[in-house]
Amino acid sequence: MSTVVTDILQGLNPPQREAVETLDGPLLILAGAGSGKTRVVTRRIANLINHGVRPWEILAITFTNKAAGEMRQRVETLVGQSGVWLSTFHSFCARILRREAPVLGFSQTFTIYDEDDAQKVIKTVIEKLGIDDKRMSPGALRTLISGFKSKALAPEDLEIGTFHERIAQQVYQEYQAALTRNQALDFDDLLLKALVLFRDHTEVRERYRQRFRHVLVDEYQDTNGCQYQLVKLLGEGHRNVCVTGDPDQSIYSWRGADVRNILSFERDFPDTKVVRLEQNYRSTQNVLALASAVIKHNKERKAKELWTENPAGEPPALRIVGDQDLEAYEVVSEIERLIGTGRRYSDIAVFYRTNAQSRPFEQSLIRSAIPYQLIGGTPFYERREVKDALAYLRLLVNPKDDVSFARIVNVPRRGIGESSTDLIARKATDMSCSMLETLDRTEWMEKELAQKARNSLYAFARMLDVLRQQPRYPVADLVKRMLNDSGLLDSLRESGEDERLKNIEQLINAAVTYDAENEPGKLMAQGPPPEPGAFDGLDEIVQMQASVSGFLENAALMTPQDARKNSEDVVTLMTLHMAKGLEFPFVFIAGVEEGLLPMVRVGSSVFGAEQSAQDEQVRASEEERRLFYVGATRAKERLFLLMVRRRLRFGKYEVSIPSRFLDEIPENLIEETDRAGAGWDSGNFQLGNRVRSSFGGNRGRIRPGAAFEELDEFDATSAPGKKGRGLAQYAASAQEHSNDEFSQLNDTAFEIGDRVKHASFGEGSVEAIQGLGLSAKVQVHFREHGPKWLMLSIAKLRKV
DNA sequence: AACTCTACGGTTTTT
DNA sequence: CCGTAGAGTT
Repeated sequence: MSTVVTDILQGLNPPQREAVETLDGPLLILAGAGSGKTRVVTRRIANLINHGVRPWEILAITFTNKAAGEMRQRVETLVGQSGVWLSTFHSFCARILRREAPVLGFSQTFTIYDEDDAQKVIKTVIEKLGIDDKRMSPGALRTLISGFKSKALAPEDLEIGTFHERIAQQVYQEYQAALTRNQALDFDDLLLKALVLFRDHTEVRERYRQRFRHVLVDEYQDTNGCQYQLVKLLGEGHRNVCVTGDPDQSIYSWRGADVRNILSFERDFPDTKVVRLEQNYRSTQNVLALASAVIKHNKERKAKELWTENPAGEPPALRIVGDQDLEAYEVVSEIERLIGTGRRYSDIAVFYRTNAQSRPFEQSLIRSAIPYQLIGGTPFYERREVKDALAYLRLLVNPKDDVSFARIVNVPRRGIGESSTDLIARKATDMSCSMLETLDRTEWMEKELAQKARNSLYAFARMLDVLRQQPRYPVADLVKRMLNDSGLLDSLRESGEDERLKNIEQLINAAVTYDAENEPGKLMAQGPPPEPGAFDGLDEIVQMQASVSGFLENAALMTPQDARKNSEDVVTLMTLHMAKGLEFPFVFIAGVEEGLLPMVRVGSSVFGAEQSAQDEQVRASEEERRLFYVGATRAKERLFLLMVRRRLRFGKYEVSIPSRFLDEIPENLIEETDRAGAGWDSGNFQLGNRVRSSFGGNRGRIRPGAAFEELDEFDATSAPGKKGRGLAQYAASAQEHSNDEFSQLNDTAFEIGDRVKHASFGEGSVEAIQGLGLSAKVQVHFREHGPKWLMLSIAKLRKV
């Protein structure tokens, strides 16, 4: 035993050791970036087990399922077994609710609605209430309601002042009623209902308190009001609550997370032991210095200084380039250079603020045959055909699910159009049942439906009935059968949509994998009780997984992170938000520009925030700074920042301004390279303009075709061996933009001050030029009609 | 009922 | 720029 304990403490610094050895009572671990937090948490779990705590008495909450899986593995390596309940808040709550649903008066086969489904419900509610959806969009209302729910506010808890607030309350109320009718829970409900369960049902609460004698929560700085209350409820009896987090890495306030939860932990649990982990083991001194320099500018912050014994390392780099294509090119050349020095693709990650920025990187990587994985974007389970298939399964399990019914009743085409669907919806309301259930009563159908639609609906209902008779396990068999019987597979085959067909194949694979992982016998070996009776039958919760509901639950709660593959040697592309908790030797942060990083907030909050609009602004911009900080501190060896001079946004080039975060980095901490040069500075240029390149200070003209050679030459001088990639690519992109119109544009390359003539406006002079190629615009001041912006590709302007 | 065309608006970030 | 909601067409 003592050797095991020694192992567990081996290589830990004093505070880490203290955290691992503090087994009882409330514990707050303030863990700076890269301070070995995961190590501490896993060792602490192992230590608990070594001290006689039974694995199933430990509940550990992580941010993603993937993180949970990794932690489970590490614990198993340390103590040879697990059985620790490791999952996300959402998965945890979903499982508890599956088991305890009867207590709350809803079905165990409830459906989990994703954002898309929730939005659809909101839409029907808006329609029903006759609200003008121009004034309050479904999206805005959904966000608002989600905000209430994550603070555990019921509709009747809201303080109503304005008209808008009244509407929101009404929609919230109706929305919840609709979810209940559908036997559906949205993401927020998973937390909220679990909270209600524990709050209002003493017996249940006690049962789970006894079961989970130790509670650990990772990334506590990103918990919302509901999660916070859940932790409190579960932990209040034994007070064996350990939370870890870093206020500087709180980046989810926009979805209800409240950093105050971690700041006030000591107050909620008196006698908390606080451990600070401030030695960083991840990054070079240079990386750390840069990150610290920036985060220091946050006012709302507890002072903290991370330090490291790691080497100074190479200086972080700032690369300034012309536009987003060149930005991607710059990253790719650097990647090729790194690979040339023997580094692996998997050592490298590219982070950006918005998913929309990923495209140029993908294109560049593909062109250079560099393997990569894109995390996020439209995940697998949100593809249309996959959602259709899942909707069938959902309807099989839960006949009350009208959202799924409406989604698939006419997919594939069965000749059941909008009018029939509307009629069914009305009938469902009249008969107080679900849409699918209206099909059980044939009288109204005989009377009110055309024969064609009626027969289709009979066939549809019968098909579902047959499927419902099928064994629910293995899930894969049912999935296959469903794909056949529904006609989904045939219709995809016929239409030749290979991509979608592949996705469906992948769905079958997912079901096969699910079956393999949840095989009843194997399942018992994984977690459940060595001692019967120790759990009050809580093992059933785990068993419940081996079902269609379990499969659907996995699908619904799958995070993009979970799909990430560690094993493959590929470059990783993802948003800054998804980067939390990860590390890579080389990190690129793209688009370090005002308006992007930090992101500007456009719309004002819908209501309630008038008096605190400015506070809100400050809070938001500090969160952006934390986001930058999270990104920067992922880098182990070297950090690359990128900014462009002009960026294509909504199909228009916009001049970019350096991010304020760049101003906050002392000059000696960053090595700046300007590949764009003065000629690229204005952003107001046009095919044919004279430009100067920083590639050897050469001059040239932006001209597709002819310009290729000139540009290649420039590039060759600065990047031997990588002939012509940089500016040639620019030229290629310019050509793309100009396309066939080029010959016309080339003749009409205007400069400020040119006199021009327009067919209807007459003569005028060019005052400004913006954009490139087909999106190029000029502002012309006409003698008789004043100033006007004209699209060059449309307006036929002639020089005079 | 299903297909085609156009106008519009969208970009934060995600469980 | 791109996708899609809604209108208009067959």
